[in-house]
Amino acid sequence: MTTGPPVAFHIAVDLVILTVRDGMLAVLLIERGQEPYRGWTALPGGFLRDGEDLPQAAERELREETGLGGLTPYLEQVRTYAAPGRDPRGPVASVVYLAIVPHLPNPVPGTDAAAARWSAIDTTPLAFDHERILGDAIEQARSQLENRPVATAFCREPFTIGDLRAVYEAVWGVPLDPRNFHRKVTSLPGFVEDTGEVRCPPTGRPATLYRRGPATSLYPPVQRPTPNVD
Amino acid sequence: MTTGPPVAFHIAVDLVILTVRDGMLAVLLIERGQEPYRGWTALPGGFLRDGEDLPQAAERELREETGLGGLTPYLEQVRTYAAPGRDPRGPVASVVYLAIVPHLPNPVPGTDAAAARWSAIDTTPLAFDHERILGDAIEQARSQLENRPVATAFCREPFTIGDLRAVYEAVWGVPLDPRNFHRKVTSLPGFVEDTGEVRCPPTGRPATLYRRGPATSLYPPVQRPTPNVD
DNA sequence: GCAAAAGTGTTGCTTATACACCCATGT
DNA sequence: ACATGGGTGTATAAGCAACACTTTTGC
Repeated sequence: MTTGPPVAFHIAVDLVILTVRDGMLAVLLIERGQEPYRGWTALPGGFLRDGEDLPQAAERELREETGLGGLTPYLEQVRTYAAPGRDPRGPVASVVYLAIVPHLPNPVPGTDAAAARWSAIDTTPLAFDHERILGDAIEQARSQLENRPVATAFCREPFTIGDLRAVYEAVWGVPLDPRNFHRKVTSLPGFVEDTGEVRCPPTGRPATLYRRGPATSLYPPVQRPTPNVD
Repeated sequence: MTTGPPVAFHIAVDLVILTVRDGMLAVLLIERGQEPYRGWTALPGGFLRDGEDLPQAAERELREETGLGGLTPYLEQVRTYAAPGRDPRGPVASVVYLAIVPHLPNPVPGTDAAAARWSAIDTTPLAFDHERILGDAIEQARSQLENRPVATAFCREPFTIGDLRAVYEAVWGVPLDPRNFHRKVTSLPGFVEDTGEVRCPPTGRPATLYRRGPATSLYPPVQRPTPNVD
């Protein structure tokens, strides 16, 4: 294979927007309305505009797709893809951002998000190299859950410890002991803050409500059970 | 601030090449021979060429700068920077790769690396936004040391447990207990493999020699001492 | 013998896991 | 009363830090 001189790229900012719905991890996908890959399912995204920085573009896209206002709990760059031929239109590099949002009402019709829908993490074929991108981003999310307080980004404030545990169970796909989980997260400095209020579930004892704490990393980490069993 | 339509970028692949020299973490820096920032110190790198993928370009740059042949122990993408105005030539996105190499003889004269030199991690002013890039990459390296077997990439094979410990101490900047460290890494499945041979240090008992093991992640992690003290 | 680095044993503390048990609500 | 989820106590096991101690070399 021969390689030539420098070449001009367009830069796409693509988003992996994760949430938890019905106790399952879900990702926001769109149906493409134009070529290439018209009619295919794909990750939401768009081109970086003149004068725009990457985080700005990611936030703009996120708002356009979700209608989410105000500040985003979690939005972080994951990785860049630029393999030759990954986009039939020509040289396009894709900078991928991972966003984590609470359970949203529904994709908003009448906006750019009209063709958007929440989808379970399965093996739906995706346009471009988006299947690989999605896989990489989910693995990143699973890993981040251990060391960073991103689980709270899945929850609307205020939330209960049970809500938070449901996030871990959905993203990791494993059941956790409610009692030990409770002790762990409440004793972890800066992870969650007691609001003093309570919420009454349909049945059972009222649960204390918490908000996100100031910590930016979790120490000690919330380890997922036996990741490498032989 | 106003933003315009999509714009064409050139894509630079920049490298943060780390090694340990004289018990200190060191990074390979070059002196720029051309504008912009002529005469400034900068990270090595170059433009992505037509038909080339990002990992290919990163490996090519690494070889050009270090003369390192064969396979690279560690070379991984860190992050992409594309802030407007970060390069006076125009829209340039920089995809940054982190490389970790063993102690190399010297920057090779007569190659692209003629202007290269190993430099301690200090506050030398760097061209473009390379100071920030370097800082991000080093933090990534420090963090990776805990969960991934990257420390072995700093060592020429075969190596002793003392060599490996010196890597951790240099990168983290903290002393570690030799006895506990020894037990920890030798009992960690897949991290290092006994070669059966020994090496005699200038003084002291001969040390068993090891090679890199097959593990791609370390479990349980090698935790650095108290990262967040209050 | 002595210095120096490698490697092992042991102890005491911290942390995790498993699970018994109690609490506070709706029906 | 009882089902349901929230939250605490506790015993056992696993892991880790500190450090005494032994091994094997060069001088």
